[in-house]
Amino acid sequence: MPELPEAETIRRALARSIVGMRVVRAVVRRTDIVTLAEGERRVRLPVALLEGETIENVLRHGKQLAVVSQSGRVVRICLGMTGSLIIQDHATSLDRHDHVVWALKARDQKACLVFRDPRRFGGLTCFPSRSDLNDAWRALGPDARTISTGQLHLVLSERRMPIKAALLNQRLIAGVGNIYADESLHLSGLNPGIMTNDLQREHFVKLARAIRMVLASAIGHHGSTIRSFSDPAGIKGNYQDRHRVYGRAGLPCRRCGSPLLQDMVAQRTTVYCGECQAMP
DNA sequence: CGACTCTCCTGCTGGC
DNA sequence: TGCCAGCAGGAGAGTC
Repeated sequence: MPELPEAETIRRALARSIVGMRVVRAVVRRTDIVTLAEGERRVRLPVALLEGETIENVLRHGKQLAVVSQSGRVVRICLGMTGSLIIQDHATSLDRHDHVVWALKARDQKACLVFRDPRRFGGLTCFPSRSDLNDAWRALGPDARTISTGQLHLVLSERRMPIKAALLNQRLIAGVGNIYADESLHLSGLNPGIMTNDLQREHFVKLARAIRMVLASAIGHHGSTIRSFSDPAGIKGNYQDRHRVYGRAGLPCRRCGSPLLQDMVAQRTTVYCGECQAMP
C-alpha cells in the first residue's frame, strides 16, 4: 500500500529512467481510471496522457506523483492501495490489470511504462498545466517528509479528532497512511487515540521529528513491501523488516517488550504499545 | 463548517 | 483439497 516513502521510491526510479524520453503512444485499456481536469473534456485521452510529448520531470506531493511534459501538461498518478508503475523493455506480456501503457522512446532506446492497479482504488488525472496541478495539490496539507513542528501545530491544534485520524487525513498532512501513522506514533510515544486539541507543545515537537525520521528511514530502505510493492524497475522495499508496530500485533514491543495491542481507530486497524504509548 | 461514515474493488487469508 | 466469508485501505462523496 503505497504511502509517501513508496511514492518517493517510485519517483526517483522514474526520474532516472523516463525523464527526457518521448511518449510515442499512450494506450488506455480501461478509461474509467482516467479523469480529465475541468475544462479538458474535449481533449483526446492519448493527448491528455502526453502522447507526442517529451517527459521533463516527475514530481511528488504526499502520496501522489505527477509526470510533467515539456509543454507543461501533467498526468497526476494516485496509486491507491495496489497501484504500481512498471518499466519494461517491451509491452510484451500485459496483465489484465494493466490499465494504461505508455510507449517511450529516446535517441537510442525504447521502453514501456505501465500503470497497473488490480483493485482500482488508484487512478490518473490529466491537467492542462502545472498551475492546475498546483491548485489540486494546494488542497492537500504540507508534505509529511519535511513537516515542521510549527506546521504540525498549525494544522492540528485547532482540530478535535484522534491524532491517528488527523495523520491519515491528506488535507491536513500529505503522505502518511496507516503504516507510517502507526510507526510515527510509536516512535513519538503518543497514543493513537489522543485528541489533537489535547496535544502539548512538546508533543508536536516529538511527533514532527518522529514523522520525518520514520519517513526518511523508510525512503532509505526503498519503502515497505507488504504484499506486492516494488519500484518501476522491480526492486522491492525492505522497511517492513524494521516496522516497530505495523503488522506486529501480539508481538513484543521492540522498546519495552510488552505485547503490542490492536484496536480500530478512525476505521483503521491500529497497532500500538499500551506501555510506551499510554494515554496521558 | 467540521467530523464522521460509507463506498468503491479484488487478491489474499483463514476457517471449516 | 476446495470453497467462501471477511479483511485490507486511499480518496472522495455523502451524512449528521
